[in-house]
Amino acid sequence: MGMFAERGFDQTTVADIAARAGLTERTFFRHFSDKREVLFHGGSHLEEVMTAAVAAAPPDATPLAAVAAGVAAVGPAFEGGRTGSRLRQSIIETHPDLQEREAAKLCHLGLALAESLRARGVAEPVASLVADVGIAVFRAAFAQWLASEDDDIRTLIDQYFDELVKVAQSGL
Amino acid sequence: MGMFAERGFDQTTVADIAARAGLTERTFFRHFSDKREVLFHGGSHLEEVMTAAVAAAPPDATPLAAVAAGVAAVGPAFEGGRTGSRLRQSIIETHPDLQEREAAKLCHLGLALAESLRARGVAEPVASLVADVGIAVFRAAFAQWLASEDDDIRTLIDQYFDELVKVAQSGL
DNA sequence: TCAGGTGATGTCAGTCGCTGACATCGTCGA
DNA sequence: TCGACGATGTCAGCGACTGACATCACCTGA
Repeated sequence: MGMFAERGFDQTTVADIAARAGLTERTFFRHFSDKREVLFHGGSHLEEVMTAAVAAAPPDATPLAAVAAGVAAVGPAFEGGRTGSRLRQSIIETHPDLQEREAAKLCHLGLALAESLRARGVAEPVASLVADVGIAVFRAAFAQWLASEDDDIRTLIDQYFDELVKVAQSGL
Repeated sequence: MGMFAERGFDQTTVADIAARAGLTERTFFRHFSDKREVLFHGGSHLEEVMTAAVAAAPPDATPLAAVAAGVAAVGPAFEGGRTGSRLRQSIIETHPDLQEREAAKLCHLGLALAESLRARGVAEPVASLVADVGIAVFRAAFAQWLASEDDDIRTLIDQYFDELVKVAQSGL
């Protein structure tokens, strides 16, 4: 991440990264499927936390409540690391390929959430719809959390879910 | 698309495509920024239609209603071409890189919708949230439209918006 | 009619991401 | 002590993508 920040993403070759890590280029690709993937390690952790929390929600929780519980569960993963997240995000914003990867990751996260909802007995299309709503809330809350100085991400998530319910109730 | 379907995406080199089109590889890259981009031409058209429809919604329409109008406006773009869309989608599903590009395109579409909402005076975070909800509905409706034989995409979109409002009203 | 500008295409060489195949080496258990 | 095994190194190669320059068709204005 340091090299990416200093010299830019495509000014930093895989050979550079490998050299800095004291490895071979070939070995790099045995640890990361992709050059971009360096910035997206830990995404799977997020997914596990979310899906586990959805599964752990009380059986009588509505689909929306279950997803809200899932999304809110990622809070601890971000506590304190705001500057790190900001650096990472600023790098991502410099390069379309990285934004693309991020979009793909979030999309994948949405699919996983939908699967967790289906496991709870939620039928399609509600499962996919509600899952994607959860992702939308997460994105908006995460963005605000990055931009602010002392907002709590957990609070933001709850707040944005409320906001969305309110908008929906004001109707079409 | 024919070559992709027959031989697979990465068994088809850019040189192959260029040769089939009677062009040079270099010229290919002057028309398409990417090898993948071949399959995503027309995405900008979708974006224009949606954002225009959001802008054209009555001033007193709620944010959700404006987005619903925007998403519903893409209906005509798909009328009749179900087999073409299916072929395209089946190719995309064979390759992660293509799925990634699709996710990125939808993400971009969401940003554009949010911008249109902001132009209507909708504040953040509601603009982004509602825009992403619109994308979620579009994705679910499009998937169902592809899978079904004679569903109308416009009807599906309206129906899924209703579904989502209902879910939201059942609450957290 | 011709000089010059402009835009699309061709040509060439090069970089870099990424992969497959094979060799090497350290570790650990039989 | 030997052999299996996993992680790493080495090497060669493909293919996506880019920059620089040449070419050519077409159009325009003197």
